[in-house]
Amino acid sequence: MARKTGSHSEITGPRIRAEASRLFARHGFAAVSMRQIAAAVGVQAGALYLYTPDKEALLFDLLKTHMEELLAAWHTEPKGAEPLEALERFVRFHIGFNLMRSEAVFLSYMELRNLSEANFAVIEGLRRAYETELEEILKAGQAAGALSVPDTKLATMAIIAMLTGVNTWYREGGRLSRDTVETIYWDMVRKAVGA
Amino acid sequence: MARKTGSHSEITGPRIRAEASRLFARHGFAAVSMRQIAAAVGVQAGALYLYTPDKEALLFDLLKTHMEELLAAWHTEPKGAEPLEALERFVRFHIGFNLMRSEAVFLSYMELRNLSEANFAVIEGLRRAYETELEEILKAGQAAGALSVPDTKLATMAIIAMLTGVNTWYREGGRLSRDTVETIYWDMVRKAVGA
DNA sequence: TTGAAGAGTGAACGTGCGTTCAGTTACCCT
DNA sequence: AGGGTAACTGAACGCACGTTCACTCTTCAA
Repeated sequence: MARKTGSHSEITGPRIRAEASRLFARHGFAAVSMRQIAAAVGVQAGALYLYTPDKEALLFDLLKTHMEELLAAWHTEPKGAEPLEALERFVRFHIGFNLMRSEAVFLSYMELRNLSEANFAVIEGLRRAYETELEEILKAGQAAGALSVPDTKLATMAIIAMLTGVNTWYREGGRLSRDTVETIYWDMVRKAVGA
Repeated sequence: MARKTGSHSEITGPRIRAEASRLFARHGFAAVSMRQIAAAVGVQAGALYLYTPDKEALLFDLLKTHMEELLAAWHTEPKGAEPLEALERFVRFHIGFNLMRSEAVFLSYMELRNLSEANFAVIEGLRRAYETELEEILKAGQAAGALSVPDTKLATMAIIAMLTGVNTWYREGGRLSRDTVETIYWDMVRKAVGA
């Protein structure tokens, strides 16, 4: 048999990406075979090559899409007028978005080393662009006297690491609601860099 | 030929672990073959099995040893008498130790999913024991009124994530000395959870 | 001097890998 | 009605994997 009824590329393409993301996040890129991905989608391995030139390109596509969506989502977020408000928005946005996309976030941190040098540079560039968004907030806050940040680069890295860390322990339906977590983290960040 | 002069198990064993650690950290557990490790050591693949029952046991040994050394090193550290001093010691210890062992730290965060369930539980237990060390400091500080920590569990995770994040960007001989980094991070932590 | 034990070799085992491709089917357009 | 094409199959390619094992060489105690 070939081509089951109702099966189209607009369906199979996204499903391949979804299953690949799930499997890569769970077991790691190198530990997941094209045959496993195909089986999860319900096709033969060969069919995957209608949607991706090779395995690495599939990973790259997932990472690139994620980073671009992260940046796009941040840019549509309403900006805070004052430095402290801008920082709070960033903190809440980062925690919220990352919890919504935990699989892709995990991938973006863990599987960079499986990329070719050129592809790595692309993802790295997108990540740096995102980090710069936070650093600009900190710089502006420092300049306005609303924040006390001895080294904005370090503070940027520290805050992002701290916020992203939520993904390692947060479970939906756990002890704390997402909003409570955001509030507690915002409280710590505010105190850490507040004037 | 077999056995070159001056070649002993007391030399080969540690070299295997060292090369495996290096390669696993660089390329990921699943992406490194036993033959690659053997080649780096300068033996044939079969020889590795004189030192480990299988590939996963080799990884488990690396992770377990690292976590045990981390806990042992922390326990020999002089304790601070007061809560704030104890917390400062923890912050500086964590950054310092992790920078000294960046390969093993990387492995301990990235390769847990390649462990069997039983082995995973062991490493997880050790990690939790380490986290508890920090949480106890925070609890004591909160009780003594020296710290203001609304949720000690969250603060524990936030601080550890923030500190461990140093490993992702710190490079020896870079812009900032290790001590400067420790001081800046300690400053942020103190403000974040200080009373 | 000898022989057991230690350390390592090198070939082989079956398996699963990423990828290719000729062939097959189902749908759409005319 | 029927031909073209998009979607997919299933088998095959060569290769690398983890692991085993009979064997060889070296060392050292008795």
